[in-house]
Amino acid sequence: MRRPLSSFATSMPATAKLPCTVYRLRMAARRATRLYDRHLAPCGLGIAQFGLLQTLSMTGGGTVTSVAASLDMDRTTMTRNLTPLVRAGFIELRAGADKRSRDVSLTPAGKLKLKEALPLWRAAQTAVRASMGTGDVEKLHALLDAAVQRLPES
Amino acid sequence: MRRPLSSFATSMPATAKLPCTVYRLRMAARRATRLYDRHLAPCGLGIAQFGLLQTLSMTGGGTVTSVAASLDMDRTTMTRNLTPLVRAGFIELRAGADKRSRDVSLTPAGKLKLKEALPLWRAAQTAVRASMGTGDVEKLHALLDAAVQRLPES
DNA sequence: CCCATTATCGTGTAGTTACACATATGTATC
DNA sequence: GATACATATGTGTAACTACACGATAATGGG
Repeated sequence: MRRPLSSFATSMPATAKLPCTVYRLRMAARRATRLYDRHLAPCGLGIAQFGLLQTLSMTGGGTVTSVAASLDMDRTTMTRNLTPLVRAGFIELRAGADKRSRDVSLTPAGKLKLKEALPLWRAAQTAVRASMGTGDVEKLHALLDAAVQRLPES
Repeated sequence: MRRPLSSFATSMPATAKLPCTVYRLRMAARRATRLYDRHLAPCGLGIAQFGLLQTLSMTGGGTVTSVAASLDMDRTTMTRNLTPLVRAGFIELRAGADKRSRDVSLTPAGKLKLKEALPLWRAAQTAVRASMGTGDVEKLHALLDAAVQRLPES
């Protein structure tokens, strides 16, 4: 870059001024999402889709509401996120014992796609550790876990 | 909550198992966004909109690309985020000296709305500090700043 | 058993995010 | 000055996010 896009971008980053937590969380999430998405691009999944498949693989699935709760996500967001994965044949929705609920589970195609995506995800993980250092990554994880556990829902 | 939504949600949180940075960043960003959004609801702004108005207020504005860069956001995302704020009359787009570019700036109505939103935003800030503790909040900020600075763009 | 309450879910609406592509303007080379 | 390259922007598409609302099924008190 020969010429900076704007003077303050190099001389006075806005991040240094604002004490806003959500501002930083959202910016870092955008940056990390792009990084992981680009690593995952060859398998056709986004990081949100990969994370959902991985969650289902580890937990064995559950109802729409319970899976949403485990990801601290609105129930209706989960419904929308399931759509493209169901359409692609990676996730199956079956009526639960309770007729109100629907059980979410991985299909064989979904397990296969997850296996295909895992090396790409690991490469992204490695890139994160290489750029930030293992110690800082672990400190960051601990603080983010604390944030999710302690921040009130409203 | 009389009965947990799922057994693992209380006995074995998924967050404890996965070493995935983006998973935690996105989950914490969702949680914090809901918190700030609900605090800001009375003024009709979302936290992303508030953050954009605040950025423009501090920097005085700039071109679409330069503002997007300062928020580490895709340029086309900035275009989309401007739309509802321009429609509401809080932000103005004028042709720049360079006929290709468009200058983004706050309108008087935008400055007024920002002044109205500030106390609501401060209340959210206070809630974050009260639940996490000032020390952890500052450590988290430092690590998030480091992440944005050090994580490669791809 | 019936009715009120609670729980589970989907859809309408709207904003946030980014990639692929196209368009228009500015710059530099010949 | 014309042509090639670089820069600034918008739009189509698609996914992610969540609130308000409404439908359907289970539960509990009378």
